[in-house]
Amino acid sequence: MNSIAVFIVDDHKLFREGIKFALSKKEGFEVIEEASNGSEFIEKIPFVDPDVVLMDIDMPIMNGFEATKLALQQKPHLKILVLSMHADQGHYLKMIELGVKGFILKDSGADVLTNAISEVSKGNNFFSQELLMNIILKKHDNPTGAALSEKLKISTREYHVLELLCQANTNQQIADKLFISSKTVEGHKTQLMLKTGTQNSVALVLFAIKNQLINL
Amino acid sequence: MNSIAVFIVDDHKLFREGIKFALSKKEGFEVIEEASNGSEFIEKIPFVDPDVVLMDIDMPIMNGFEATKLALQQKPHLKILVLSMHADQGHYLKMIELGVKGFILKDSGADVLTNAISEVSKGNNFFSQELLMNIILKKHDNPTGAALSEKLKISTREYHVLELLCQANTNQQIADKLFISSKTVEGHKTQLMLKTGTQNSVALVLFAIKNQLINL
DNA sequence: ATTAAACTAAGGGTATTCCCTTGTTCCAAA
DNA sequence: TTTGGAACAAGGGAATACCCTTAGTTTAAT
Repeated sequence: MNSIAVFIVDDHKLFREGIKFALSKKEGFEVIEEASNGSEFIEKIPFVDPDVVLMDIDMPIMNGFEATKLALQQKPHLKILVLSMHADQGHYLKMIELGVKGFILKDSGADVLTNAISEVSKGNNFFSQELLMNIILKKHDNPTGAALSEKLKISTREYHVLELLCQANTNQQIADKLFISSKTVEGHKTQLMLKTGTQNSVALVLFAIKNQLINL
Repeated sequence: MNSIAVFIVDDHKLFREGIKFALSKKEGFEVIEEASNGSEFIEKIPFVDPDVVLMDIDMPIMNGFEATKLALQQKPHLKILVLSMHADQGHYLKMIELGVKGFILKDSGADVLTNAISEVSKGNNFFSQELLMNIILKKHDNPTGAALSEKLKISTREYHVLELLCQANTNQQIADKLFISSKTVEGHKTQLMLKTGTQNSVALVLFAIKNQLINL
């Protein structure tokens, strides 16, 4: 069986050396090319055919996100494994949407690294569960979100109004469904807009969706 | 070493039997109690001390979400492993936030099941990577969405209007940003509402979000 | 029993949205 | 080349939403 051809993209030479060393200790991996930033990677990628690309995110000149986007336009089937740090959580979602095959933490051990490369080269995904959890939960423990969910006390009636609003009902339609005056509905909406700091129905609905106050 | 004590909560007797059978084939698992819905589970849980609870979501009388919430109020350290189907993706996030220790697909094999139970009993999480990915990408395979994107031809200008609307801009604000009259913005919105079959801005925004026409 | 908060409702003024109609421009099919 | 169909633009008028104030009732907590 052939070795897995790896292309390393990272701006830290020492890190690249470390990976090469780790891979050389195991059978079946071969680093066929390196680049120290996204731009260099884009220049080189047309001329090589790696099985897996190890891609750093935070790099000078061109970052991993841009490089990934450009590379996948040229070679949509490129298997890109992102090397991430806890710090760049903000980029994960975008990278997943671009179509990277996985990401692992930079402080992972050699076993995780080789395992991830193997899986990705086989066509599987390899996403650190820890990271996926962070992405999901982070959406909610964000300073605004957490603070809001405690401070933001929405009354039962307000919630029902909000719910119906999020089903695109007009004030009058909401009033009819709750058997109250449309003026009362307006009152509740005004309260909701005050509490959420929004100015109109659309903003209120968007707030409700983003903060998962209602179920779409 | 003691067996892992399992409490099964599922409304389908056959499914419970299947799990019991699968666990009996392996060493180290013992089903100590069962319940056929959330309410029954809540009644029984004060009197038993399972290592892991296998919890279905969709059940009569009281669903898995409510049951989990109530149970964790009483016993916050309860290790709950959710048995989920592809269908109930909407509940995953809420369940994670409640503090369940993992979830696996109901059509998983016996190996996955026992592995998950073992991990959870040890205090680890066990979340199906596939499911986490689905949550993140929200790729609930909406047949409407796919079909619509072909029929629904939204012009460049309309798209920009829609985009700004989905950022809660008023017609006038959109007009200012696109250097056109607010009347023109209204015109584009009217077209959009025609094309999407919606009646007002809120409905239009909801349509755009549900059909992923825009990025939130 | 008193207070505070939520729920209800109304009036009235202003702003915005919605709907219908009228144009112009541009592009592609006949 | 004309012609039909979109995309684009904008006007007037009606409907709706928004904002402010006031105020009675209900409910929960002190």
